Amino acid sequence: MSHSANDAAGGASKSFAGVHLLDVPFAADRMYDYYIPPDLRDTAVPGAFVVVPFGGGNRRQSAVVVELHADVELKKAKPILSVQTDVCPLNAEQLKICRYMAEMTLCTVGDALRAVVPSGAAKSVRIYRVTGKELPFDGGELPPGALLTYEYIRERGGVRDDLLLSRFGAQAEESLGALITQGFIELSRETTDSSLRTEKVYSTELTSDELTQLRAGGRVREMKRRLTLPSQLAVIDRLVGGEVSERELLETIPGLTSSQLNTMTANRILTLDRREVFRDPVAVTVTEPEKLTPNAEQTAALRTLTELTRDGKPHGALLYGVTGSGKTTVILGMIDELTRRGMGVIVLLPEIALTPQMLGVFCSRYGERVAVMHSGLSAGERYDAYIRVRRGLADIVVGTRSAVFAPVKNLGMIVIDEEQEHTYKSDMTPKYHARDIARLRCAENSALMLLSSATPSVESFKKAKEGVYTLVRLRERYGKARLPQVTIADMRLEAHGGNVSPLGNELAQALIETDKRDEQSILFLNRRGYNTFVSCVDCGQAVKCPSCSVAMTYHTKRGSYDSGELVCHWCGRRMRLPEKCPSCSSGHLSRCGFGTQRVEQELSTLLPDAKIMRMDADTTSQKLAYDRLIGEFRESGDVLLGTQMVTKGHDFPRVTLVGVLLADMSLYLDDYRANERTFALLTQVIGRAGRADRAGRAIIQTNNPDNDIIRLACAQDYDSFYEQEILLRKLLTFPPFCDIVLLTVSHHDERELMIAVEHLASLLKRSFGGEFSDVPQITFGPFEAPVYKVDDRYRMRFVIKCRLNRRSRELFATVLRQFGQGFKTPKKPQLSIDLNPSNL
DNA sequence: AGCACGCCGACT
DNA sequence: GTCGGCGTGCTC
Repeated sequence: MSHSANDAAGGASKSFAGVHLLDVPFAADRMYDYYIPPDLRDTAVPGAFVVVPFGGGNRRQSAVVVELHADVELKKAKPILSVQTDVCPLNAEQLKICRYMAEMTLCTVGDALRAVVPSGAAKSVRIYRVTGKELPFDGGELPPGALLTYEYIRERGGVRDDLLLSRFGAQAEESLGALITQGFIELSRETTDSSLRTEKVYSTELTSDELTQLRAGGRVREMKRRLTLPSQLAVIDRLVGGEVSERELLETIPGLTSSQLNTMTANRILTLDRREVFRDPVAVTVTEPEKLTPNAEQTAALRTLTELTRDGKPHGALLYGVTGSGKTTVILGMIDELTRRGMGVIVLLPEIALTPQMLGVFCSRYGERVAVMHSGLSAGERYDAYIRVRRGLADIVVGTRSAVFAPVKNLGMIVIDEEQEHTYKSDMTPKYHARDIARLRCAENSALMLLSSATPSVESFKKAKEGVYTLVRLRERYGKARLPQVTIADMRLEAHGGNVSPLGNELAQALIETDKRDEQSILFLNRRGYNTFVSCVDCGQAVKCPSCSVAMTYHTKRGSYDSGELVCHWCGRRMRLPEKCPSCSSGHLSRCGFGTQRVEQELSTLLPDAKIMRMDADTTSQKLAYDRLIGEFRESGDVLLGTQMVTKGHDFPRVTLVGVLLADMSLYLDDYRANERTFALLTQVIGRAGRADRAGRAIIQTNNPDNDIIRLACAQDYDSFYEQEILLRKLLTFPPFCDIVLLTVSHHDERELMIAVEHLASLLKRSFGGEFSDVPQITFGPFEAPVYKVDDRYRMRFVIKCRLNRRSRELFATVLRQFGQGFKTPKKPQLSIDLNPSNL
């Protein structure tokens, strides 16, 4: 066995490939070694997509080559069948990201791959092929119609499942089933490249001299007749300067029809080609980019950050500055600097901040060099953006979480704006955190990871304080922008005064006055209100779990609203609804939570002539609706009532009042990050009021006016908040002092679920007590998920506090594999493991 | 996930 | 004696 270019080149002959299959369950996702036939040695390189025989039946499976080996212990290596040369192979970095992600998030390499490359680039499809076994003339024991289906497949060699279904309808199912079981047809999964959209482009070899001849009524080349139509002459005039698309020709030249172009092409005056066309989702008018005029502080920040990009080593930095201190100016300055040096940049924004205005900032400044990537794109648009980046046509990527995978050439920096946002953690498989991917990529490329926030996550700020990240502070607010005057309204007084409206007197009064002055108001309501907690009307405290310091959740029992109990979603502790407040012994405990409709109704009574607009998750499902709402509010709205999304991104010059309906709500989330979230949310929403010259006002309604978090947020004092919070985290052992692992088992049958939970519990016990007894951990559970039944599936969970490292991940990987093997019933329970979940 | 292998009961 | 149920375990 010695042959091919490899040998000739003198290097060791690598005739085996380690591959990962694209469609295997977690338990079977290992590296498998295959023999590379000599004729595939040039193409079966790491990153290439191949088709391999797998399993006893040698099913054709798609796989990606991850390594080459000179020798393999097993002599039984099967050969690679083919290399999918039409699929764009992964580059070394993408491959590394896939393997890293598979290890770090406990997913298969195939799952990781589907996150890293857009589905258009490598899509898995089912393909039916003939096996070679001869079909008897009489058709054998096959259902009617199966012969037709067979012939259809045989003629084409292989047919995709969707095609067969559309061609033969439901009947295909039966036919295929019989054909497969009798061995005439086989099913395989393969990856295909989505066809690129192309457009017609015309060019001409005629010179301007020849054009002059034509204009004069002459003939050139092998033309049979003269060109008489002015539009045809105009076409040649355009094409002398280079190729132009058909669409553009038809649009710009009056009187031109496609048949004219056809004739000219037939006469060999024009040549027709196809060129890939890139669909650009955001049609942004490129205007003159605003000139950056950084102030002294921003200039210093730019200098510090630029230093970090000059030593050829990876760095992390935290750009920390209050709202309005010009973080964007610094970010743009860094992009200018790095792109000038020929480097590429990725800017990640939370979904909510990815508005046309924000995109406009980038597109108007950098034009064609920007690629936008977010979940709202169609598969085609996503793929186009990907290809533009991959080919180096775009070197600035702006997008949400998944944009962190953009294959930017010569990567110099990844920016994560609003770094603390939980949307950077994916909650679907693969459950990765964009920050982790960014860290890996920056390490690989010696690039700068720039986190930016007015209210950094506790984890990141800790790292910055410890010197892991370079801390860059912006303290000044630019212009005359000042903090609004903040009032904390004590809702307990309202309650005692008999006011049951979610709008307190002070806020109601302010709303009326603001409306009179023809200024605008924003009301913020945290939608997480449906998590019913129990709080004391007198002291404002919510009932918390004694061992977790997290609000306990009120669970109703079998439909009866009153006979419920309190449950801690962290340690599983249950208790009866106390009769007296645990902290002040008052007897006035009440369950909290009111809906948005209720508030809207109250508002319309309060301000009958005002234009009240509601904005929540439903309204933003379509991007356009969101923009329309924003635009409409800016133009003619009076009150904007909404969730998170009203807190970000937009400057409304006429907004002078911001109201927070119940600041406590997010404070008593059953999540250890409740404080952090509340602080960030309040800080942001307060920053919305009066950013222009006008004096702003913010009214924070709460049952808990003495609460530290609320007070610190009103004072915009992050540093004090951090000092307080980090102590609490340490005391109670929460991140960043440990990692959290969430295991969720689900089943549509409640009884089966309990069996599965038992099984998982014993697996965990066996692992922690035996093979993995060296892994320190505390396991809580099993207990019901906060929303026990979702989509007709019941869910139970375990929460484990531990330290994530290679060893502990190995433990969870083992548990995941073994759990899957423990069940062979068709309706298996599902186990999902989320390492450091973004929320509970 | 598929798929073969293999060990038991029901049938010719 | 043989067919076929599905429990068990492997897949380069």
